[in-house]
Amino acid sequence: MKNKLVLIDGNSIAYRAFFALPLLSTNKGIYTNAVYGFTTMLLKVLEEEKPTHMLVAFDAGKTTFRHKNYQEYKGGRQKTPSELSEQFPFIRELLDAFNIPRYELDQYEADDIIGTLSKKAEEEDWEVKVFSGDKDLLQLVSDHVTVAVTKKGITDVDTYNIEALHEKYGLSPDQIIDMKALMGDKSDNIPGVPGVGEKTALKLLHEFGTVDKVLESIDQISGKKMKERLEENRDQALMSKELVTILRETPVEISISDLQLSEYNKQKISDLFKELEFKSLLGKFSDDSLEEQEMLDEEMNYEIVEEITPEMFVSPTALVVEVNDENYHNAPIQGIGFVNEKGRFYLSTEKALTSDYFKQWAKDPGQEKLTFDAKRAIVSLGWHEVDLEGVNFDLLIASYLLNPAESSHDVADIANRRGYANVQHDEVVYGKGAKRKIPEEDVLSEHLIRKADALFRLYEQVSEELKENSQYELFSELEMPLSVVLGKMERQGVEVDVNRLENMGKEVDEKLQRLGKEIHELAGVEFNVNSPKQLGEILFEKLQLPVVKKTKTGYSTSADVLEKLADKHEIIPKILDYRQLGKLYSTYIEGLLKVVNKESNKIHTRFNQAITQTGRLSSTDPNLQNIPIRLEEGRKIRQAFIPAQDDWVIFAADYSQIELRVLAHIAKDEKLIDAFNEGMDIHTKTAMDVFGAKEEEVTADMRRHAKAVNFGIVYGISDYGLSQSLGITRKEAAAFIERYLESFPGVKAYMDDIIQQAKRDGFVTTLLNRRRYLPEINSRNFNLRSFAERTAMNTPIQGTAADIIKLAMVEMAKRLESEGLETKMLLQVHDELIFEVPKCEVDVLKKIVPEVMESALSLDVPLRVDYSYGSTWYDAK
DNA sequence: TTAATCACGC
DNA sequence: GACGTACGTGATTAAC
Repeated sequence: MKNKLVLIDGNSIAYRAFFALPLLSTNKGIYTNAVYGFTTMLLKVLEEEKPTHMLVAFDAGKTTFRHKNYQEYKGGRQKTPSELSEQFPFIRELLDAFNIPRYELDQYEADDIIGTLSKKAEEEDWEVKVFSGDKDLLQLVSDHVTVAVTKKGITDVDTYNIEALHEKYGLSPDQIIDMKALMGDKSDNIPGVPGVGEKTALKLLHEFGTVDKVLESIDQISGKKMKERLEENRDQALMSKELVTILRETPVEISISDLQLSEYNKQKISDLFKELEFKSLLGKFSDDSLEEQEMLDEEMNYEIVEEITPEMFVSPTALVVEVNDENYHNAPIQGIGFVNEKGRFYLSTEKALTSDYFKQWAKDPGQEKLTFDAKRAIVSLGWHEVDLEGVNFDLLIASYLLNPAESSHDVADIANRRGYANVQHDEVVYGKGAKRKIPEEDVLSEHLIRKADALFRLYEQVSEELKENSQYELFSELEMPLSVVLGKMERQGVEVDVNRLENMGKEVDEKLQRLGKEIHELAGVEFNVNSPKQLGEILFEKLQLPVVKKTKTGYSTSADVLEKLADKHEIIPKILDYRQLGKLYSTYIEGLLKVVNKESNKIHTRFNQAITQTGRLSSTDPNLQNIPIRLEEGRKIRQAFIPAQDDWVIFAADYSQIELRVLAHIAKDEKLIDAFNEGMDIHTKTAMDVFGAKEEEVTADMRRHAKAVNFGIVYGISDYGLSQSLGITRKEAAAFIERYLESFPGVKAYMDDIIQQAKRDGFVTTLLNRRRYLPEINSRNFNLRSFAERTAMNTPIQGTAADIIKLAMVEMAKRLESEGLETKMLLQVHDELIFEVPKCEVDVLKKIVPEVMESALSLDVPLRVDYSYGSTWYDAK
């Protein structure tokens, strides 16, 4: 078989890829677009060309032999953007993983290396193919050498052999040099002959053949101007010819036989693809290697415990309590695995739950436990009356703190990212969706053991990572204790007055039926009001109402659109009512009734501690953080939330303006700080400053605008967002924001500063070092960049507020305990805490709740807490 | 099963 | 000037 050599101009292809693709980056902020483009091109070449030999040539250093004769060579060229140069090490790593030879040579360019090696190869009668983004390389074309030049993007190429070259330019390969010499090359700062472009160069060469011949025959050339130019630039043209001539005899130290391709290192490739988050390539390229990894290379011995003995338990122990249901409340425990210095052990649930040794060990705070999702283990064991204490490491929380944007916090993913590949994904073991099932015990036990083993082997490394980020304190002093507190709140649950909810349901349902009928009558046809599609057709086609906004799939029928049409047709208000009631019924009445525990009449939500990008909690199954409050009809739902015992009350305490206070502190804005220290109404104060009015001159409307701007600052909305919420134009909204920032120079300085910081570090932090990476902050895409900038401004504010209430919760739990109170903390809703309280403890709570919450963290402004209580959540207002 | 739309809270 | 606009959870419909 004939040998086939592929030669790639590495720099040129990398440049191409960089400029052809959007500036991609990993969620840690490593730029990857050039590597990605390079990789796709490489894969395509390997597949389509099937070379036996291959080399990627790179330019070496700044100076080349060409600079000796012509110092301005490549002068005036823009410096390689750092976003690109950062990627070269990854490209080299990539090539090494593929075992593709790469080469650079001091004083020479990639072109010359390619020129030399292609010559050697054709002398041996090999077939050679060259890839570059640069047409200069066309001079290498011969019987044996074809050259592919990127056309558009990276994988789209024009391929030239002698015929194709002749067809395109009517030139031989050597004449390409002459053409370049006449034309010059702006990007390499090669002068050529001024006024001669491609057209003229081709005309001259077709007539005379070479630069030298052209210069010899100047008198035969038509056009006075052209003659003059050639005459004047004679030397320059000759020098240019020298510069563009690719050397075919450079002192390369490798021979073409060294370029033979060999097996590539699948493990390295897949590791690298993972690091660079090339998910599509990972799947396309190495699904078998992924399988292999899931098949796990290492044997893992473990003991299926028949009889539990105290010697099995030493500190620390990695513990896996497997609850296969997503919702761990009252769900069966599948099995228990643990790994420590004594060995690897699997316990059946029954054995564990009936063993005094196990229970004693579990509740001993001195026995350290390492877990993944501690709260899940604590709560599910709790439901079986087993206390779990001494959990001081949670891989889930650690991974979340290291990077909340990580798409998966599965043990296998976290472990794989750290080079530990001996654990399978839960999804692989259990299946997903309808196919989800519990495997045979041997498969199950091994999986648990492997997870525990991963935990045991990784916890020190991950703790170290937290320390490097100065996040260890946040982890061990705040989030770990918090997960215990949250576990207690979840298990405690909130009692629901089921009768009341059912009665409300009946009422709402009747109203809904009535409204539905009226809507159908007004429309003249029965249709599904809940279907945006059908509703759109009725409103905008049948009833011919003006179309305000469209969505991807049709007419928009959202509330803000309908409100604009409210006085156009009497059907509209009814639809809005219908929507509101429908939401109430399905989500808050039926939805809540569905999740009430029939025996206890309690609802047990789950607080997700590792999901939001800002550090807030979220709540699911059900979401108790979005129970209606704004509209009276919805607010009544809160009447169904009651204390679990007679003579108890619901006690609610909320931070007043916590985000704006945090802003005042972080931005060190004197005016804002003063306003809070003086206890002013912050929206009125904002209005005074923004509108330059006195306190008594501030109208309700001015205050409303100021409030919206404050809201925007806190949530990081755009001028567009503000314009929507105030019903003004975007320009007006932008002017508003502008005036706000002029009024609060400290805030302005903070906003500018934090964006710079984010650009520099790639992330922003809260006061307690919670971190959020913003890879898109340097994006060339306006939207992505703007979004990242708003996030940079907003996350430290919202995240610090989240830090503060979390601190308060941990402290509050301690305080309730130390004061020996019966009071139970039930819920957290971002800036408020809900308790159930025996009436006799209300007076104490009135004192300690504000005290604890207000002193959670000391800022340059006071924190203020309002509270109230009543017989239901509704009445705690 | 998944995507799109809508609505609720902070 | 771009273009789609805080974060989450959940219900419903309509496509596959």
